[in-house]
Amino acid sequence: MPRIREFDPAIALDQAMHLFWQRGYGNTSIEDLVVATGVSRHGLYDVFESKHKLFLACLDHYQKVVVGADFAFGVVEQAHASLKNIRCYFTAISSHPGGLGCLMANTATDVAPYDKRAARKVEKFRARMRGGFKTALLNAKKAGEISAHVNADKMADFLTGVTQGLAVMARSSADPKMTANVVQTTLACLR
Amino acid sequence: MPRIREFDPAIALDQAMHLFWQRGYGNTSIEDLVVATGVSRHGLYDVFESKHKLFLACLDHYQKVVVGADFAFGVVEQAHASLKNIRCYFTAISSHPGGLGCLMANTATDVAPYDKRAARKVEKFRARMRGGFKTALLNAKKAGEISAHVNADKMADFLTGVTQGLAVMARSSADPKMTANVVQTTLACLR
DNA sequence: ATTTTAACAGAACAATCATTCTGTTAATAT
DNA sequence: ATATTAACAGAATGATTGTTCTGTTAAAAT
Repeated sequence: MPRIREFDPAIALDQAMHLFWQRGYGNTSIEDLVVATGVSRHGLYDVFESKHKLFLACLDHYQKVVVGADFAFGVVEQAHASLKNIRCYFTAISSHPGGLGCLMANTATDVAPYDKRAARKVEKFRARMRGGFKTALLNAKKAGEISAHVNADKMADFLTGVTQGLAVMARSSADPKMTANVVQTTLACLR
Repeated sequence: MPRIREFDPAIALDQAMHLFWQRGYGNTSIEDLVVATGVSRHGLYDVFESKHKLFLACLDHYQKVVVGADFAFGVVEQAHASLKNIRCYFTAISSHPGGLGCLMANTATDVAPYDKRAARKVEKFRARMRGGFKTALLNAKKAGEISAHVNADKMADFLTGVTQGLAVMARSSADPKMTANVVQTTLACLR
């Protein structure tokens, strides 16, 4: 009986995510979201309840489609990933000059301090990265690609930290040469 | 003849800086600044012209009194600084659990993308760090504290990048053990 | 064809934002 | 003592915020 919905919530979520990624939570208004998604204010509230809940949903969506993508961190999370995959990942993230950085890193600095739920998602995101790196590092050790003396846990933490630094640099348009030097030096640590 | 000013602009600037550091530019209102500084709206506008100009002044002030402090990056910028100073710096910034992160790194992610003047200050800040690290690294090489094969430029870029990652971690309350691992692995790169 | 249901467009809402304006107060030069 | 100057406190302003409300429209079940 009811009138059928004219927009696809999944598409709207994806569009909202890109807007939050670009402008940040605080700098994105409902009006901006209405324009970007083509969905009425009421439609957004009907489906996502509030700006805040929509944002949290976007953080999850981001991790699913951006972080997990094969051209991003997904390459490190592939089964049997090893040193090659780690190198591939860092090469990929360092070749986006003038990019948007990482939505999770942006969230870490400007919403996590005031929002426990966002903070928890940031923390889980970091744990995910550490886990992915660790598995790949253990595989690399087994394959003899890196020294047996490398501590996979510590190195995974390190690589995760460097990634967040690179995200800050990408978002604030750091010199690509500097980014390249960070990546190169980081990868040299893995020998 | 005029009535004398009842507040010290230098003190108000310092208080405003701490507020921006804590809450970020967008989450800090004029009303918040009035309360924190004890200065009337009119007084703030009289001296600092606008919220935006006050913020830019705070970025400069931050670099002067926080970054340049002897217990912070100032230790790396001391004359004849070498490996010991670099280690001292990283040890210091990793021992502030639940901190505010770095105002310049926060600015890099949430205001630099929309504000050319802030972006330029972020870029100059990074150049400053790279310069400080480079000089200390060259001194360390001269003293034989690190290998002669270390490329001071690349290593300085790397250390600057890691510092920004640590800032993100500090602001979003990362596990102190993770922070310690990042620092430890970074310093191990200097052998 | 009629009723029912909910999504629609957009006006309305109260709160808050950065900024400006108004009238008052105090310190000095005369 | 009085006139002058500018800083004072806080109200006023217009714009924008997130959210809710109102009436209209369209799809499907009867």
